[in-house]
Amino acid sequence: MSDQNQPDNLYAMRHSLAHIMASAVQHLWPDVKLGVGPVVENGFYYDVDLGGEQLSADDFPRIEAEMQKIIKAGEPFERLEMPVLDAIDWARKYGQPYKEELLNDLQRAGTTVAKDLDMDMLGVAAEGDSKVEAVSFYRNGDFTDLCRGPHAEATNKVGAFKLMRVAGAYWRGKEGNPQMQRLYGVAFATPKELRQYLDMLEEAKKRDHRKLGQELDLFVISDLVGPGLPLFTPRGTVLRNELVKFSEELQRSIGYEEVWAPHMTRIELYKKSGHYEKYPERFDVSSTESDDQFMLKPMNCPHVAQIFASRPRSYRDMPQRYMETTTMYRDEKSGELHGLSRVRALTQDDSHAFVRHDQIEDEMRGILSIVKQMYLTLDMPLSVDLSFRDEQDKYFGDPRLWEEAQATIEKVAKEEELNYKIELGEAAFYGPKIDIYVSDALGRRWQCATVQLDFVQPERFELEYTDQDGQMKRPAMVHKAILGSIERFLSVYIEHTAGKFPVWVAPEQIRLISVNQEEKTVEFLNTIVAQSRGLGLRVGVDNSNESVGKKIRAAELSKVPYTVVLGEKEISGAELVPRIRKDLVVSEEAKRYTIQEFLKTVANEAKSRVSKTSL
RNA sequence: GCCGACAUAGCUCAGUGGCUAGAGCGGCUGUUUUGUAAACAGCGGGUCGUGGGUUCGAAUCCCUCUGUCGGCUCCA
Repeated sequence: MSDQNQPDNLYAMRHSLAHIMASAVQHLWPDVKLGVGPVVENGFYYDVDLGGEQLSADDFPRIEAEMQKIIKAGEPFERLEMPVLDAIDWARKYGQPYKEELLNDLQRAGTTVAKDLDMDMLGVAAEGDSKVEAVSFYRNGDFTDLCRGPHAEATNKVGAFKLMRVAGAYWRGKEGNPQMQRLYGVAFATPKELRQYLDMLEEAKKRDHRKLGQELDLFVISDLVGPGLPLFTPRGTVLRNELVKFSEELQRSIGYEEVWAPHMTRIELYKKSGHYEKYPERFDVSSTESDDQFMLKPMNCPHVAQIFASRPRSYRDMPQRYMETTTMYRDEKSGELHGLSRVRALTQDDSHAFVRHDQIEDEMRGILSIVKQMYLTLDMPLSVDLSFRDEQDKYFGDPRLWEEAQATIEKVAKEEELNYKIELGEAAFYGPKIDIYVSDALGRRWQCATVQLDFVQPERFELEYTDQDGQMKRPAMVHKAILGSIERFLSVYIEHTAGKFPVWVAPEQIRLISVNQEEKTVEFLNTIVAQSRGLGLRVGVDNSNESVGKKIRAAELSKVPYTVVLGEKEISGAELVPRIRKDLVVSEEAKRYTIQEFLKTVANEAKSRVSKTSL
């Protein structure tokens, strides 16, 4: 998606580079058929059709060299306008069928098929203008392209760029269309910014959760079990469980109660909820003894709705707040799967509250406050989109109800001092929602938490309660997830921390290293291990027959927060200086501890979930 | 699902038509009894992802399938 928020000059630079790249490709492959070449986040791309010839990264130096030539030439970008019909002739004459198609659409409908990326490339005078008579072109040197602009003044005013990759892309994003090759470049105003961006990518590669998951022994994906179905090792399971435990504690603190539903259901549930037909990712259970057809649950709401519906509810019973951390199954297309971030079995810290309309505000406030607590603890800044309806009539339910709900949501967001912006038209058809984004240590934004108001499912399942006046009323449903998919969140969190987890989540909090393997040393270590476990600490022991140096190194590589070497001195009661992982900022001069003091301090630190260290 | 690349030991990788497929790390065994980022020696460990083909001969070339990676598309 093109980013219209970037500064105009940078936008123009990137846009100009797209033209320069297309021009370079045309110099090298004169028969190239050009598609579109918009600006994207951090750079630009151009879709090209080389009639069967495949580009690869090996071609980049050539293309880049040609681009540099054009840049050096300092060709001015000239804007020209011509009538649509002349433009169509032009496209035909120069053998540019894709451009011709765009122009024909423009002429006929005044727009191309609604994709932002198409819009960028067109000489559309005004969006929604149903009668386009003239279109604009930009020309630099021997290259002319249909384009709305804007552009840099000349080809030598385009900052720093680098070609990154080439990938297949369907013409106009439609599967049935011919596949073109999309050449991607990144570009920044200065070489320094480009360098910083490339460094960030490098750092991201080092932190890739798939790599760290392997190195730190957190999860595995087995071909026999299947793609998209990660298995969690003991270490990885600690991470999951600690995060989930915290999420559940927070939810309990605002009145949520745990419920449980089996992982499969008769498909009738989803026929009634209206999801069945619209949900191609479902996993059907193909053979069962009974005549019933079953499927694995792809979500939880229809299930818990049955709990609500199981008995008459009074206005006094409201809200009913159900939470469950449970796994659901979605048959993602094979090309979509990616480490932990896109899987087929995903576990959500899900909850559903059935609320009276006058309770929406309190519920939202409670949820937003625990979301804030969660991400404050995890040391990740939040930003929030309030996804509201626009004027279209695709939305379900009474517009007045929506208006009230949206006003409530915004009020709460303000009171909770959230950094929010309103996105009109982004609401789900069933209700407005709050999309919560977290930023990681590399400045990347991820959507994890979400709060959604739902007016539809209570309707579908005919949920109701008896109000004060004896009338039956329909509740609203509030869906929320704090971490979202635990698997996906872990992918973000592993990369955010680079595997250096704070003590409360660390799979191994303390590594004990023996100086030697003499009997009394081993005995001493065993005593300390027992004491640590008594305090609820997760300790690892290394009394292998290796040098202390090597054992220290192993502990460092596994990113254990605290490492303690135990030998003669400690046995005879000496204080110890724990080795503290470097990212854990030590507030004062490293204190000396007796072993017992040290263990207690770490146990308290874990309990209070501090992100740095209290040593 | 589509386009492209890739798949060699637990891990990281070398080997691109010619003897019995290699290295480092990890593992195991022994020597050593170690004090804050790698002691020394030895030993195991691979149907070169799967199935087929070409060839006197295939890890190496071709095809199929599976999986992985980068994108596209999708994420109600």
